[in-house]
Amino acid sequence: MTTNENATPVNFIRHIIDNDLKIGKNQGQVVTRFPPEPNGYLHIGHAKSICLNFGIAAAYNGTCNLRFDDTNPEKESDEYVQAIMRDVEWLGFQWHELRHASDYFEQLYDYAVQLIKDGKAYVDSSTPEQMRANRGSLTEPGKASPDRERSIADNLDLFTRMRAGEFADGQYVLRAKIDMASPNMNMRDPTIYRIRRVHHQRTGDNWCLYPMYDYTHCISDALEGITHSICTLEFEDHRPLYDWVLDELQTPRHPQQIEFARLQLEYTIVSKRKLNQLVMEKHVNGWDDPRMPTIAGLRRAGVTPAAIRDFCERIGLTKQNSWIEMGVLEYCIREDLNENALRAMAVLQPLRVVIDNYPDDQTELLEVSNHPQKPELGKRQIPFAKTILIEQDDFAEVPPPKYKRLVEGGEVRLRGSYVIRCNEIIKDSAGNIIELRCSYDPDTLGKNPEGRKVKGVIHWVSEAHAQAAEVRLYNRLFTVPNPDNEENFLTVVNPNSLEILQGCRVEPSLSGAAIESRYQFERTGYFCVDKDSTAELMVFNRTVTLRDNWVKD
RNA sequence: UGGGUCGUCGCCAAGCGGUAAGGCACGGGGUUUUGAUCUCCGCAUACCAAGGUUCGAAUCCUUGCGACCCAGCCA
Repeated sequence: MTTNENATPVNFIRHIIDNDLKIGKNQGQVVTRFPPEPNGYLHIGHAKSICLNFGIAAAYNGTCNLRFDDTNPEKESDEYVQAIMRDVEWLGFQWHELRHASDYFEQLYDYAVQLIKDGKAYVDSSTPEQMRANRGSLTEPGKASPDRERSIADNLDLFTRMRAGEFADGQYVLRAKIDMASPNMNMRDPTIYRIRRVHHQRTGDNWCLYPMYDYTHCISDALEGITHSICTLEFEDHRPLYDWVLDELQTPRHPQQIEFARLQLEYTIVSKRKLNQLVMEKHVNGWDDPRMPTIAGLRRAGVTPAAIRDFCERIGLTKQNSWIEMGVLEYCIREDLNENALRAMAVLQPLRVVIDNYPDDQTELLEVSNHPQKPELGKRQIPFAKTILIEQDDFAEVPPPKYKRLVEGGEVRLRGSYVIRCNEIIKDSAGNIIELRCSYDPDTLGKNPEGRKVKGVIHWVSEAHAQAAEVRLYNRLFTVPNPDNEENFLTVVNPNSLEILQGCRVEPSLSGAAIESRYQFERTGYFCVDKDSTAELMVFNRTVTLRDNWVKD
């Protein structure tokens, strides 16, 4: 059944929520949250979660919080907090409330005390090695720590002193007392507090013990009144713990954790460690390098928020591990840009063309449309003169089969301008083609020549009027679909992932275009003005090529 | 060999007992002053496999097979 009521497609989470609403669960409320850890930049995989959580909230008239899971100060920083907020907003979402798990440290501590008083948690002096040894294995039950039966009074005393800073880092931990024989490893008395004298980006040095994720996340959700706590598949095994904590604590709310399969995109990696390595070892130029799968990288490449949102919708939402082909993302980018990017002409690898029968000092301003299908986007004027530049690829001394561009003795249409004929090829002493001598047909401006058909159309710029530019062509960062499968992912970094073209010339209307503005360079692709641009030298990043159905033999 | 989860077209993905949606990719036709866009057509007798229940099964049952996740004082 299809309905047009909701813009977002059906999926299993919406089925769950629809049913919850039907049976009156959560008083009809839908409250979600996007809970990143501020220990790195957001990437395309996060975008899926962001679109999901904010999208669900919007679709059900609910709300979505942005909550930083900042329980491990060793890896987290305010720089990441700022970057994450910037990226979420750029993607087009507004959070209902901005929260931090650290906002709840005091309550979390109180809840821990309650757990101890209920005999559901104990202070353990086991070392990490002992704990590992006593945890058992996937097929063998674990063994109880000698501290497991410590008295409640002693646990309370020790925990209080842990907070007071009486013990060294790692000397004690607080553990939930659940079941050392559970087939679910997460239930074998998981650590819920550890002593760590690390400065926290928000709470400073107020704390020397920090709560663990499993303990913190569920309580944070409950405190915020989250109704549907959506996370990725690897947390499925943690759900019993999530529920255990909230059940034992009798929290006023008990959110439902729902897991979905995280995004896996061919030819990309999203491991924070590996992404960081690419940046640190200079395989890319920073976190916002257009080859990076980060939101910042996609943005700098010229990808639009709308394209990313569309992508996240198209790929679906299930519990199946799957790999999305790059083509899907590229399709979404092209679809949005085709609709919204203004057209322009840019010659990436120039070849001079002199039009012998065109007046020496004449310049004509030709009016061309900014978008072939959308006249409302207006027109602009482009100077045409005796000497122009065309793409080297658009001329062939020995044309391949079905070639429909310029050849010696042949004609071609200059986009938005006249039809020209190539009369002579000029070469340098090394035999390189350096110039074409052509003639134009004055009677072909805005109309087809009579008695003959010109099948090719090529783009051009006036040499004297063109704006100088550097164009950066980006290709996929890896040479294999799944770099994570490699023993060393660095061995499959694409050595040709970036091609820098110097000496490009773009039409003068592009001079001074704003950073991040996007254009379709006709016949070559979509490009975005890079922040490295200067008044003299503009810099463009290629977002994606145009589709090319021309099958060269 | 413990527990959790998942198997529908090359890649995603609907489907929830009534006889296989849709998208991407791919192939072909048309339009076009972008080899773009747009448009039309084609693209799973078949749903991991094998049994079974049923008038009827991708959907229910059984047994296999395959894949992914879990033994951090990470999230």
